Amino acid sequence: MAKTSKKQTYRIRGRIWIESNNEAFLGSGRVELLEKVKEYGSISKAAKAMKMSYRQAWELIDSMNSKAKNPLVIKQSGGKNGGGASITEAGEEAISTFKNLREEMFQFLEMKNKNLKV
Amino acid sequence: MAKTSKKQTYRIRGRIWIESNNEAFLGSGRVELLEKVKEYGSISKAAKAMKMSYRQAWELIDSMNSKAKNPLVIKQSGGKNGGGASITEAGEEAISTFKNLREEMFQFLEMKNKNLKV
DNA sequence: TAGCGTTATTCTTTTAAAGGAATAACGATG
DNA sequence: CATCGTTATTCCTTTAAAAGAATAACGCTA
Repeated sequence: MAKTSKKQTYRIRGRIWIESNNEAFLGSGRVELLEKVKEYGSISKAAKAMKMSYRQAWELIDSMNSKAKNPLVIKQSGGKNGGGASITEAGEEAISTFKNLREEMFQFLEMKNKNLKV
Repeated sequence: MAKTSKKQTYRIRGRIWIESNNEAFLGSGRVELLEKVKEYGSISKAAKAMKMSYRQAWELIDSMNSKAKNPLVIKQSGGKNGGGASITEAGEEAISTFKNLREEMFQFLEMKNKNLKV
């Protein structure tokens, strides 16, 4: 069999996140979770929508709340409909801050990809 | 005990890498490994210097070589001093391409960190 | 005060990644 | 042709992360 040449496609990729005291604070997954909590008003439903265990979702939110100056998510256990969760103003700001940042990174990567040598 | 307020330091962090056909090709660890191979002329010594198992180092180099247009590392098993490994011109270029890219990302992050809101 | 669906928490199991050990293969060299 | 230190490869163990199960706690509501 003859040696075949394969055309390879090279691409620069990147990931960005925000730390608080050198620990994970905000990343893509966490921000997506915040958006789902906003959409559903519930941690358990948000977790289900992301095919994530409730425990992990709870832990992520607990981590974010403890690291933010003000909580990003307000939770209520018990009460009407069993309770629920909602996003604070600080939570809204966290979402937009991170998404803007990520978008700028994508633009940076796109530019660098254009003149990537191998 | 009174409630104490903790001053938190927030920081944007990022990571960058190059893929070939959507698979890892070049990242910080791989490039550092290339540099060590260049320095020591040996995969096993490079691995030891990075406190990495020889197997992992070998696999990383095998992966890079198979994904690059031309091999980044030339290996010889057996022979003088048992053999060894060295960096090709393509390997040198891969190192500098990636390190330049990463440096530009750091500058990007530094700029974004300066006007980071929370 | 029983029922509901949520949040909150612990424990166990499962799965995946990393690490380590062992050994074969290699080729120049004396 | 035995020795050497490397590359090459397989197998097993260990470790860490993720997943899942189970249950308590909560507070409104009827």
